[in-house]
Amino acid sequence: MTLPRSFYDRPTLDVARDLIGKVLVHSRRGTLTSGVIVEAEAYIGESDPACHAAPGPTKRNAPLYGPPGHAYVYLNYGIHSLVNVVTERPGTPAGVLIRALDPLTGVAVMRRRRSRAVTGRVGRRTSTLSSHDICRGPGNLTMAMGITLEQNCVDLCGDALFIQEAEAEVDPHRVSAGTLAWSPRIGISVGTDRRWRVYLEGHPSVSGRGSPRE
DNA sequence: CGTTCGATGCACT
DNA sequence: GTGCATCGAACGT
Repeated sequence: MTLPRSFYDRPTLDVARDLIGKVLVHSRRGTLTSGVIVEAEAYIGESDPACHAAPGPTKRNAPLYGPPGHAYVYLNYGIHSLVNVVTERPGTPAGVLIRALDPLTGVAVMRRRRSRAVTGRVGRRTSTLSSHDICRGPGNLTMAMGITLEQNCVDLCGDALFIQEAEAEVDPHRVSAGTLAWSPRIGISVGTDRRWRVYLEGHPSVSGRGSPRE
């Protein structure tokens, strides 16, 4: 079942923790893709220097101030769309960044979308990605799922982009493969004292520290 | 293995 | 004009 709005209308750290093991689903032009969330980060309020709400309300961060259960998608480094889930009450700017998925539905589509665009230097072939690399990292998973700025502000209680409980068909090992762990957030230079990154320890789709490759 | 660095768009100052 | 909640190719060790 699709998670109700009340799921998001809670303390952000609770939402982040409970998102691990849930399934992110995107239906785009009849193409369905999904994956089990294995890594996420919380960004909480204007007092969190790493949160986009730190400068106060702006045009860009407006979705964070809006009602819970909506998507906040923004472009970063000019190339990557990163997707957040808006949490807590309107006026309380907070959200959870989805950082990695264990691919579930539409793996072939996702692999194709990943291989098409190549970042970094021009040229060369893209070798076939292993399934655990397809949605490893926040920029990679949005590309795989076809999530762009068009999905900014989308209602997660709708039928295009949403999150649901893992079905019975999901191999329990996808979730139980690791234990829940917390660490500082990745890729930021401020607010690193807060351990607001949650992930499944040892899961092969997890990026950065906590991933088995390290 | 490790580190560096370019690509690329746009909100913000 | 500056600086990103990134990624991966290319280089050095």
